[in-house]
Amino acid sequence: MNVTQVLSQTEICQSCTIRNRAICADLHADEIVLLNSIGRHRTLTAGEQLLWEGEDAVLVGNVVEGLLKLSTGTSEGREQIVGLAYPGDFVGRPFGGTDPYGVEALAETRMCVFRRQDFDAFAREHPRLEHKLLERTLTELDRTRRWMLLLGRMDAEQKLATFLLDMVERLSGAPGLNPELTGGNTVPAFALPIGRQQIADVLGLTIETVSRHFTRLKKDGILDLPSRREVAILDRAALQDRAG
Amino acid sequence: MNVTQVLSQTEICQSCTIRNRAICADLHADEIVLLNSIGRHRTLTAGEQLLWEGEDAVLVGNVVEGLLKLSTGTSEGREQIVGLAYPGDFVGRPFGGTDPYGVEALAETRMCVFRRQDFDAFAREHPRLEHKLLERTLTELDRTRRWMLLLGRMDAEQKLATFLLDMVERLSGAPGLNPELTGGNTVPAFALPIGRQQIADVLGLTIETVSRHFTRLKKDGILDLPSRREVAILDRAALQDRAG
DNA sequence: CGACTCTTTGAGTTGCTTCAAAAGCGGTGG
DNA sequence: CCACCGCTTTTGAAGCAACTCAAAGAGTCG
Repeated sequence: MNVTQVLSQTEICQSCTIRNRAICADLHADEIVLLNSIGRHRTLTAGEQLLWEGEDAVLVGNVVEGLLKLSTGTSEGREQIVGLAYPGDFVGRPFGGTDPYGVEALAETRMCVFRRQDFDAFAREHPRLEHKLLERTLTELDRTRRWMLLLGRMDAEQKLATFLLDMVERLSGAPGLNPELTGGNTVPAFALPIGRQQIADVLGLTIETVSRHFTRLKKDGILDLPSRREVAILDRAALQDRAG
Repeated sequence: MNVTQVLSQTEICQSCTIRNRAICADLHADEIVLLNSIGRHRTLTAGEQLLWEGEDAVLVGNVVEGLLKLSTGTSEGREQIVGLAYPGDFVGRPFGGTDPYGVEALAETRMCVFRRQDFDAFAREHPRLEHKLLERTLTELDRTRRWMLLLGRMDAEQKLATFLLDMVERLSGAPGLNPELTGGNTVPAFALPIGRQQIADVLGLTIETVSRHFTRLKKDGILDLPSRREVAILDRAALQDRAG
């Protein structure tokens, strides 16, 4: 490996859009170079599957841009989305034998992936990285447990309202998005990254129920739905009320 | 600190019943001594609350013996149990500001607790501990996400059947319990550590629905219910079928 | 302009919840 | 030992939210 390569590899991470939000945030320059040498970039097309539930865990990685869904299903074929991975999020199962759920791209997604073995070895030698990963995993566990309250104890309207508020919050953290998404009582129209069926799969509902409640929230003047893939929040306070 | 103290402190952990299952498992003798010096033992009575949702995270710890519930509730007062902590499990929120859910003892519970600040500092200096905690957190996240499938996509019978099978598996990992709990197609009567209402709060159901399905499974010859707090599985295969 | 997919709307059914009351169990004291 | 009390669990009846099944409407793409 010559110096030019090293520099250019460093550059790749330095200019990375998620450099400060992903688990690599606290690494030193020399560590970044090392990590870069075991990783590679990969682009998934919408609908492409990255990991399969129950298969050997061979890959882990960071989402750079795009959106992934993590999901499992019952034997009868009902699907439950157990998480969405936005830019900066880590996916895959380090230190484990098999991937516990499937991972599929919902939109064209750029990633930074590692062979799991390589990543595990690197992580064990770099406590700063393990620490970041631990913090991220703890946060994700908290978020997942909060979602259990939604799945177990909320009615359809509360679920949908909570989902929309959560999505706005998540999207406004992403780069290049309107910071107005967080301000006042109305939120300008933004693009929903997923369709009705997948919203249903996140909320543990059917597509019909999701659709009916979208319609109701629109009729009640809380939402506007300029197109199927766009939502505007006309009255955030009212939506928060509906979220319970 | 004199040698006698050190030895006796080491002894405490060495004889600990969860020594090989908790996050301290991989620590060296000298690390154990240090960890011991910042921890203390505490016994909770049944019903006693250890942590409150939304409060400053001041404590973390390991369950040595007993059972804790982790739970949140909606503003309307509906409760959702988001996890149960058995012996060997870690509870509390390291590296974070506030406890994301309440923690309460369901039975008399012995714990080994640490001030969160002390624990955080210790963990950062001992990567082996952080690694164990990371592995445990990853496993817990997997378990929690599998539970989302239950909450979002299963009907009441599937939920109860899955719960019972899961509980038998968890209990049989605990010390001093009949190893027969894992063997064949029938499982001898064992004590349910929680009542019907709490089972309902785990499964996202009402107590009446839980009770009805217990009765149905008994009528169908799959379970026996010698008393309210005891269950025997007469036909594990059938129960697994019902779990979906 | 059709063919396809996704979404919305409608009608009817079901399973879980709610509300109410009875039954079971454990503990305490007469 | 039994009677009584409080608490948990079971059972019953009625209501309703979400589901299923079915079809029409909207949007997208060749």
